Amino acid sequence: MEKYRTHTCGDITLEDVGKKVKIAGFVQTIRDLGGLVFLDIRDMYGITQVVTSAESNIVDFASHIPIESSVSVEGVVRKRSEDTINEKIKTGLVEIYIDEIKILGKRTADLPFEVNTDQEVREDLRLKYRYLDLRNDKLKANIILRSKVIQFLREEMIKQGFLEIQTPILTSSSPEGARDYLVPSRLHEGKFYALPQAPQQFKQLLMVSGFDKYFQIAPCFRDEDARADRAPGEFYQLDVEMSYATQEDVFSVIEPVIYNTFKKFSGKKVVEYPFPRIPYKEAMLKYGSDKPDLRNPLVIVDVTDVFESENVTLNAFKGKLVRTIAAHDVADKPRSFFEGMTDYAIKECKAKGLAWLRIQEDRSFQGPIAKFIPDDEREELIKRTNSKPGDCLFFIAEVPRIVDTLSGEIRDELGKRLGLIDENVFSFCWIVDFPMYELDEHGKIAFNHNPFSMPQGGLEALNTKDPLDILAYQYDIVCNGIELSSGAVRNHDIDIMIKAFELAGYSEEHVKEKFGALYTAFQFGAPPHAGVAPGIDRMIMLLAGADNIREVIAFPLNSKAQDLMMGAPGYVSRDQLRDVHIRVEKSNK
RNA sequence: GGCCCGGUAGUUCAGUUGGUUAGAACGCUAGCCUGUCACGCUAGAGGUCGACGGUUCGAGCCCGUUUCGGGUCGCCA
Repeated sequence: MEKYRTHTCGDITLEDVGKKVKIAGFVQTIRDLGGLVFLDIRDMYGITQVVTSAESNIVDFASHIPIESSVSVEGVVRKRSEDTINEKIKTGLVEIYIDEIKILGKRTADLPFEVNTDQEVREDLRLKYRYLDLRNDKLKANIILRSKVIQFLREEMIKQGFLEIQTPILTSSSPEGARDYLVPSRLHEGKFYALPQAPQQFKQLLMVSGFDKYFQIAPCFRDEDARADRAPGEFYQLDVEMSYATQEDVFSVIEPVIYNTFKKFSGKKVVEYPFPRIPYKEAMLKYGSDKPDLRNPLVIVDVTDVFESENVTLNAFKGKLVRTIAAHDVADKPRSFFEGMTDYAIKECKAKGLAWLRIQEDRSFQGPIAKFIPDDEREELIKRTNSKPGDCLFFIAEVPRIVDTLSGEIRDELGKRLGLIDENVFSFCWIVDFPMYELDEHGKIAFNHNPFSMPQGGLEALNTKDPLDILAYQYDIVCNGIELSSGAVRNHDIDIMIKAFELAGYSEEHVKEKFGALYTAFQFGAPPHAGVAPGIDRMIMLLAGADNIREVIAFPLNSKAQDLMMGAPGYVSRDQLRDVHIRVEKSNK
């Protein structure tokens, strides 16, 4: 059979002038000048202009090909004259004079939207016709980037001696964490598989097997609602686990992988590693978040004690935790800026208010609460916030439960409104020393993060300390305010594990029943191990500068976890249901 | 499940205080055009204003219900 093409639409150059070539691709545009017709042919690699004229007998045919049809074009490459060069495309110095043009796949249906423009289109429509949407250069570039990033991640991990091992997709439901996707069993009536939320237990079991350094580009399934940076249904992690590894060992493996990847695939500045390690408690105080955006230079300072002084007569702040954020050189901002911030705090953050003080040239305060603050306390505030005349202090006074996050929201918004965020930087940090436990909504002790994390201080800490004071070897890696991954040194000691679960109100029987494989395996000489699992979709989202995670996934579910193109989820036949012993009852809505 | 925003031509959108036949751009169809490259010019087709109900002499616009989509909170060990 005759070849479809001798060249791609991206690789015809001046050297090909005079040669007979053949290309294939989509007809992107047709410019019909009457006796002269130009077509832009687009494939994966570029665009080539082909041309025919009245001297040939195909002008009418060529000008009536439906755009976005697949065609092949055979012809001779010509050099374009000086004044007809197109510098926008890499084949712009040449064109092909058509000998023969064939329609290989005709477009017979109307296009639901224009595929070759920058115009934004309703997303549900794009998702329904995703294959057409993927013809768009921007989305195509994201998917190519994704492929390259994943390949690079593999290479980096393999270079460091890691082995990629697949773990099961059909596995058992695990009681902690997100909702599972369930798969009914045909052979075992009433029983279900679950899709893994992460290969967590399998990778730990691989450590017990002695596979020292494991990684996987791992699909993970969670039945939770979507967010702009969180795909519903399924997503991918660079899942990593290492034996005989400390927290720092994990960091020193992952830091170069992340750094090299961001360096290679983006033109932005990437902060050098080692990345800052910030204890959870410090992050919550200084940045008001466990995923701080370190591009924002503003920090939150606790000044509760200053306002507790009896010289300060501001009753609204008494009995509250008081935090302040110093913004530099903003005292000359118009009143509307400060009022705008107060509005934001009250309306968007549900704060009681947002006090502010300008520091004037003589170091005196000016603003709604200035009169309550005597000189000594004033100087103390200036000193603690490291501020100077021309700066401005914003105050948040709240109950302990919300003061951190509220201050964090104000910090974020101030950073945005003052233009302090450098969009050309990727700024990473590790958040370390997460608490092992927290109080749940009923005031009971519960695992804060991962029940498999090793508590700092081991069994002794569990036996002697207040559970809420126990820290875990649990860490997150954060980039520009987005959590890329969490990870932990795992608890590989069966006694510590039982005690850890006991504190959270679970019996040994519960551990045995729910985590039977790990429970048993850890009785066979488990090596200490630790791991991490950076989210690949989020990394690519950051690299692509996409504002939504669906923009870096070839065939994403919509925000309601539906595939509008394939019609998933969908109904199945009665026979299929009978096979898996399922009967569907209509819910009374 | 709560809250916020949105749904008008194939697509992206405008639509005044509620008032004649609902507009624009792009796309589509036809015609003209031999150097365009987002070609240009001329003409044309294309609408259940998401759906239902209400208020009104009169509703794209106001009210209620509902549906669909996006965001967000809950949730995501």
